[in-house]
Amino acid sequence: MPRLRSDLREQVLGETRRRLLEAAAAEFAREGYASANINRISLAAGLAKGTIYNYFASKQALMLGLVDEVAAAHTDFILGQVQAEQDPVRRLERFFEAGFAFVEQHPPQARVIIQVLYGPDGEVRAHVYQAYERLLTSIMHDIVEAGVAQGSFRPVDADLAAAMVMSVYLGGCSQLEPDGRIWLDPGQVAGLILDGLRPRENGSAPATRGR
Amino acid sequence: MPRLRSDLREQVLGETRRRLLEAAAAEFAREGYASANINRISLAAGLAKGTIYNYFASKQALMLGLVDEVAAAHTDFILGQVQAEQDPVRRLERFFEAGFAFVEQHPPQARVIIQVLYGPDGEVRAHVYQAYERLLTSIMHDIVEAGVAQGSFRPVDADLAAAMVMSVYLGGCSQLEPDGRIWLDPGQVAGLILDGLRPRENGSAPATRGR
Amino acid sequence: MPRLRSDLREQVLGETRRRLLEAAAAEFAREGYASANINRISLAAGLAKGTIYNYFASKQALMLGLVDEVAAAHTDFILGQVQAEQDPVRRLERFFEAGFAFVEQHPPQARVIIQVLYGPDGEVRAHVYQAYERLLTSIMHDIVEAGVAQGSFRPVDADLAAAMVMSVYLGGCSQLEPDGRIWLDPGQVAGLILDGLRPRENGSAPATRGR
Amino acid sequence: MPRLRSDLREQVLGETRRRLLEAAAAEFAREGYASANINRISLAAGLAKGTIYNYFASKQALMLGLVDEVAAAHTDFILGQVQAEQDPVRRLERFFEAGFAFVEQHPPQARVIIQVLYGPDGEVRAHVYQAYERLLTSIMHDIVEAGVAQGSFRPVDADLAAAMVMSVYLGGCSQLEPDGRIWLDPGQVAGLILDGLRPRENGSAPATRGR
DNA sequence: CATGAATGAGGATTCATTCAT
DNA sequence: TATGAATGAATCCTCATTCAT
Repeated sequence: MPRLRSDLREQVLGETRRRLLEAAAAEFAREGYASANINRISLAAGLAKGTIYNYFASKQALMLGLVDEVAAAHTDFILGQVQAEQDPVRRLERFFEAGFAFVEQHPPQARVIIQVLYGPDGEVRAHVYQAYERLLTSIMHDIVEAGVAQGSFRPVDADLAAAMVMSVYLGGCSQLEPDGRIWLDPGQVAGLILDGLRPRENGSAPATRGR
Repeated sequence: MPRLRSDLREQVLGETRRRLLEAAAAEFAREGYASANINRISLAAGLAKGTIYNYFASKQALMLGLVDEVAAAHTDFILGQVQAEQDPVRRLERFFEAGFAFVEQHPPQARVIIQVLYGPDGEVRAHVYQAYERLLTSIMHDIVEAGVAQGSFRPVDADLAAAMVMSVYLGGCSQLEPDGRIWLDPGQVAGLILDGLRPRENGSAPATRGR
Repeated sequence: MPRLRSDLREQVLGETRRRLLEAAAAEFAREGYASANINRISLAAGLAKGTIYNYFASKQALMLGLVDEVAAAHTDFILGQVQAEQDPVRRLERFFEAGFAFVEQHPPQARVIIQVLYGPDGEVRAHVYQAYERLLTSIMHDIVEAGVAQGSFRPVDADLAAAMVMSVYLGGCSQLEPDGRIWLDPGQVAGLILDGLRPRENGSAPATRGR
Repeated sequence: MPRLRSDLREQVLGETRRRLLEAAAAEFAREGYASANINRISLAAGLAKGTIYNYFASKQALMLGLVDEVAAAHTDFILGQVQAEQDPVRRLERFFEAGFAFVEQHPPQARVIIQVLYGPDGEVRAHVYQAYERLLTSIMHDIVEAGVAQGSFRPVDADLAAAMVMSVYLGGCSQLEPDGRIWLDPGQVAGLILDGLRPRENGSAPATRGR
């Protein structure tokens, strides 16, 4: 029979878990999964080394927990802004704006996701794919297909276009400077995706715009 | 006192070094740098554990040597084909064609480069940047700036456009299936980069083409 | 301030203690002392990890408590049946019958005793010797010496004979199948102890008898 | 290409392996398998802690290797002496003489075997059974059945009798004092097995004899 | 140059025990 | 008394690197 009121108790536990995930993100980002040190993570979270195993069954489980947490927050943040717009073109612009903003606000978390995506561990990578499925699906439906349907976009292959959008986004994210800034302008990136490299035949559409 | 005529000797040594780099590529690709095992590499190359240290001073030196070798071959292969074309648009298409072809012919080597690029080790990553500088510079000058100069491309920011091209290329490479195939069509990818998502106002420019 | 009437209180406490010892027997039997896990024991007893320390000061104290409990029950059970007989020969037979029966009714407890007896921990083993002293003494006096005194047995060394009887008994117990059965027939075992391998010169004494 | 002559090389390797097994026997005997410390074993063998893994893949593999080695030497030693006799009665006596002698000459090895036999690890125990199958079979055939065939023994169940002989032997071995002595007289033990507790009806057969 | 035995630092994980609630 | 989060010592095992042959 717990002596703490159960909501207070859960709050304390959740806080500890949150600190562990925060410390894990920093460590994984700095060292990569294989070189990350469980002991350093615990200490950085202000806990003894064994405590982490009260919350996560193993180093890999910790990584998966972190991936799930980040993917959910990341997806919520981006989709919240994307779906606030109606126009697919504006949605694409908001995707890059929100996406880059999230990365600039959570550099270690972003680095971890990118490392895993391009890293050697297929099991963890599959987990990331699954965790981001909601985001990818939304890009495909709410941006690409919606844009094609209303004539804002050419009748492109939705899979291909979504993959390219994600590639460009991830490429931009991976340009994260050590100070946590991204040097790409989301408006410019969106502009290139929208208009490509070739000039309008009537020359009217600007490809880049200032921030 | 060498017992072999020195050119033959060098040939034998070079062959051993080549076998080591081949085995290292496979191991690094499968396990990632941190989890790669020097002993397994030696054995896969048909040599004993210690021999590797006659060719490379350390695990990291082996990785750097591999990166240099791959980057040189990669750059040579792509630029050889790109520069065989004159038209910037056609060059961009050849860039994706040659780039994906190289990856399909050398999957482990490609995986290693990508892992390092998105991995946590800044020192090795800087080495990769340097090793690929020639390729990036050529994309910027021989494709983007050339295209802008002759009016095939809009007056885009060359840095930004080159970064996007590389991002899309790397994104495509990272879709390397376990069987070593890439499911993206280089022509389609190039088409999207060239024409973007928005329709031509006169509707004349095709966005995708078959292989 | 006890909230329960003290006899009821003791009953509850005793019940908890009993459940802990039961769970401990199962865990020690399955894993051995060193690999036994206090947490698993608590959980199997339906309690939280810390509770066990309200009843036993340490893992070793738990083991010693278990040994004491088992030895007392074991001794009581065997001696109760042995001493119900008067004839030393019949007493020896009852010893094996009762002994094997106890083991078949309490397999984990038996396994724990045997593991400790043949295990590396001298301190715990000494405790077992002491806890079974009453049984060994009784075998020596009530069976061997009694048998010698009345001429049923040859004038053997009582220490030696008692040790042999115990060895054969423990050897039989250690043949405990995973399903908790013993495949030795107590009558046969007793027969061999009584008559040895060599034939009676007049051939009259049967060495084995059915159950 | 090894520079040592291969027989010398093998001799050195074998010596190291032998030292490791010797140290492992001492550690396992003193601490039991679960509490044995791989590091202490290496140090006791005069080697660094990692070296043990050049010879044995794991702690369990080390234990199994030790069991195999001991079982082979143990069996060879006992059977060499048993089979030097022709008379089954004398063979039984030699069995106990040689068996106890082996244990007194190799106390740690004997303790390890006994601990495993009565310990909780079924996998290792099965290995011991297998490693001693040759000895048990020989007891059954060369002693019990041979004795029954020529009339020296009563027509007992050979399985049962062999199991009893082994039980008594193991029981005796487990009486190994800390100083490595066994306090049971092999002649007395053999005598009891041969003649049992009951007197000869003609009183002629002595049950015990001095050493 | 090739070999592979030896080294020992490093790291994930386990778990008995404590103690605040 | 019951709880279970926190602790940190202990341990098996890995592996890059060295070096005598």
